[in-house]
Amino acid sequence: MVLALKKTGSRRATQRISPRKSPHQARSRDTVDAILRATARILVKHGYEGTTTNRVAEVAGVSVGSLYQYFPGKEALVAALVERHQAEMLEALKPDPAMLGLPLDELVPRLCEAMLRAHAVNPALDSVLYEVAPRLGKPPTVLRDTGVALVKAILEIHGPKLRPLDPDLTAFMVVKTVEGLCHEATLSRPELLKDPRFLDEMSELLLRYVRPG
Amino acid sequence: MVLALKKTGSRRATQRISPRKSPHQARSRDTVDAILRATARILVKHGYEGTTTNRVAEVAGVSVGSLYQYFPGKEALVAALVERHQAEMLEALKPDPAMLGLPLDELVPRLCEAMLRAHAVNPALDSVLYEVAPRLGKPPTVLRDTGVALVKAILEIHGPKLRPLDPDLTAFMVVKTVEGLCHEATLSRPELLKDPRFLDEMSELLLRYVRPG
Amino acid sequence: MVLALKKTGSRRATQRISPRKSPHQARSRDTVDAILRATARILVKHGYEGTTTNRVAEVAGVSVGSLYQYFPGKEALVAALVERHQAEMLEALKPDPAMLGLPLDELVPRLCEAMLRAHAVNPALDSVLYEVAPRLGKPPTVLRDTGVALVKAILEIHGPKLRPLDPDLTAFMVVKTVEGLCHEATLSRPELLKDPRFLDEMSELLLRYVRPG
Amino acid sequence: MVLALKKTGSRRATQRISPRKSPHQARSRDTVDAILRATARILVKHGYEGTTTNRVAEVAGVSVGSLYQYFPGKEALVAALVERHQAEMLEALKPDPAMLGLPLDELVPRLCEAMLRAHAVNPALDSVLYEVAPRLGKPPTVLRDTGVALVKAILEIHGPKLRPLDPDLTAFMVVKTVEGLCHEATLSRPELLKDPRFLDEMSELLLRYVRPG
DNA sequence: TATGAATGAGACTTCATTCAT
DNA sequence: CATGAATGAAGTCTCATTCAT
Repeated sequence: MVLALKKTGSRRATQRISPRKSPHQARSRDTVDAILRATARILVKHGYEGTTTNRVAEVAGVSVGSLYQYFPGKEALVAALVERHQAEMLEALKPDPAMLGLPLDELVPRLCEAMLRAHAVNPALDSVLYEVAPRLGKPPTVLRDTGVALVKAILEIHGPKLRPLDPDLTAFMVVKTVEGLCHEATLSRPELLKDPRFLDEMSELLLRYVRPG
Repeated sequence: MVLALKKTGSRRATQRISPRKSPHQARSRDTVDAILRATARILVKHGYEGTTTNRVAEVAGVSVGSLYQYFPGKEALVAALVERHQAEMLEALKPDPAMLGLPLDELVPRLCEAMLRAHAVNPALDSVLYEVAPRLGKPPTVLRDTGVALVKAILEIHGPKLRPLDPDLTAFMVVKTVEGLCHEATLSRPELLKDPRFLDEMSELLLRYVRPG
Repeated sequence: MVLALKKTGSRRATQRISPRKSPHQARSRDTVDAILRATARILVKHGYEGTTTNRVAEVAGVSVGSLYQYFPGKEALVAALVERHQAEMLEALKPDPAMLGLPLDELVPRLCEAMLRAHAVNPALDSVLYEVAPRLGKPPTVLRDTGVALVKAILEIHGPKLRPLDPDLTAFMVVKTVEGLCHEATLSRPELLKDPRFLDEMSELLLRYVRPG
Repeated sequence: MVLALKKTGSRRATQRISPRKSPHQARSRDTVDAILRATARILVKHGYEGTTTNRVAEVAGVSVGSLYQYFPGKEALVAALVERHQAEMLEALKPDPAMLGLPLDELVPRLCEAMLRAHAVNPALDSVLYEVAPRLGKPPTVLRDTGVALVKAILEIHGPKLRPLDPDLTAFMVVKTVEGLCHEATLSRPELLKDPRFLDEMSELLLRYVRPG
């Protein structure tokens, strides 16, 4: 007879995702920093499964204990990295307010370029995080609701000069197209991220999509 | 054939990827089938880490031993599932040769629809496999070189009626755009996969991209 | 800022106590047996804290994995031992039905003797289990409700020849007195368990307690 | 003074038991007090294993460092609590010298009542400490040799009015019976500690045991 | 003296894989 | 071929204790 146990699914069903403490003192901040940096390196090199808390701690030059002082587990660790990485990308994407006044023909390439630049910083890390994010309950994409909202706003501003379109759906299309392309390029042809022809085509794709006619 | 994979940090470093034996007899085929079906279910429910060979065997109703009779290890197991799933999708996408003669305005929607239909079959499984494939050294996307080649062919056939374009790059753009959108939709708004408006927009996006003017 | 986590108290708050599988085959039964035997030895020698699953497995001559195949954790392991040990003691205490017809003056010494004999088998293990049982949610004493019920029945049978008394309370007093004395003796003067004078005094104590006058 | 304890399998083998410094100043006394109070609370709530020095310090509102300023380790901490608790109980039990002159029929109930009162103060703490004491090399019972000696003295004073008995063994029986009953009641029916019927029965049990006839 | 970040040995536990039956 | 008990390397995580500030 086999007593069936409640299966727990993944290794730790009740894994807390949120960090444990926020680092106050400079020492702590350094520790957390080193840990996240190490996580990124290992994640890129060994993938999620190959990323172990011990290895991270070792590479970070701290003890496992310290790691667990700030992160309740592996998931939280990676989640924090995702968070941080996305924040950095968003930072890199923050649109110059002046830019928004530009005609679409100039605005779109600029935004695309920002996007590509953001992805070109660390494509390898990008890939892994993109792959890993869903498991952490995080949407993998950088441009989330904010991005869609921004695009929708732009579409509405330029509405009169565009073909008739549903701003919500179109914004979704635009954002996801860009992100999809960036991601696909990152995965299969990272050199494209810096190739001006790729930028041109992407802009062309989007502009033609919304232009009247 | 036995492939040594790069050490992944997973429990067993040396891993063979190809199935151990081909299921010649009916019973074997059933067993393999049950195992892959179980793998899919568990993968969807618990993710890659939560997928254990023992659990798979249990759900499939066979012993672990039997599982290892057909698959040399966990990776091979999942790889086989990816393989099979992508084959099924490609099957669903196989273009009716007659279709290729259609004008682009009809062809593109048809292809897009096929693509969406293929993704709509089991979006959840799709997501996981997409996430898991890179770790197995497989390209995650369904449309690989074949897809790009097909599109390039189509572009060349219809060349005269299109704006001047680089068939290689454009084929890449087109394929990746479609796949990116499908994937993004699968992940964040699976209901769109069956929404005709999504299909329309996707077609519009692509057609406008290649049409002259 | 310190984010307070739900404190979990002991190391594993949700520790399952019940065994995992029941051993069918002879091989399994031997394994379980060896494990419990080893647990007893280590518990006696190193106490609860010093009892680790690894050490138990090692002493039992099996792998940790096997241990965890049958017991979900340390607590369950010890709980099973408590269970088994108490069952053995109860077995040793099972009163000869004929005995119950004896006059109290003979019955009481016999029961006491059985009790002392039961405790004398492995006083050291007794002590530890007694000490450890409460933590496992088990009542530490061997004679639980059954014992009290038995004594109550005896009291009622012999009622007319006794002083007036409340059978419930008296049964509790009697049982707990005997167990208390056995336990105290086990702890501080185990040699008394085999000393006939101790048996005599215990009988005297109880008989005087219930005799009229 | 530094004592090496037998290796217990706990995290740090070498452990000192005696407090590090005596709290001379008022602030120190308060700190020590807070720490012991916290220890008691946590011990009751989480058991010995769930009692961590960090948690104790936190609850006590001091830093771990401070805790270690006053106690050389976890064992010493708990040992100090046991010590203090037993001292308090002994204090509560200190017999009024006048009382010793009373006839047994009055003396015994008074002593029993004192005993019960002492146990009723904090039965929960009592239980844990009782469980924990052996591990610290302390006898778990409150009434140790002193108690037995006291009872022996009483028995000898009242000797002529009692049945013939061995004062040593009888004193042991009496003390252990009382402690056993108190402990058993604490564990399984704490409400009895305040029930006058329990007191009556306990007195009756003891008096009948020593009275002639 | 107090603080609390850091340490790291070692406990617990899992699960891919093997192999005797 | 199937079975499933057994294995044990390796991962996760804790917590008693120290020590720089």
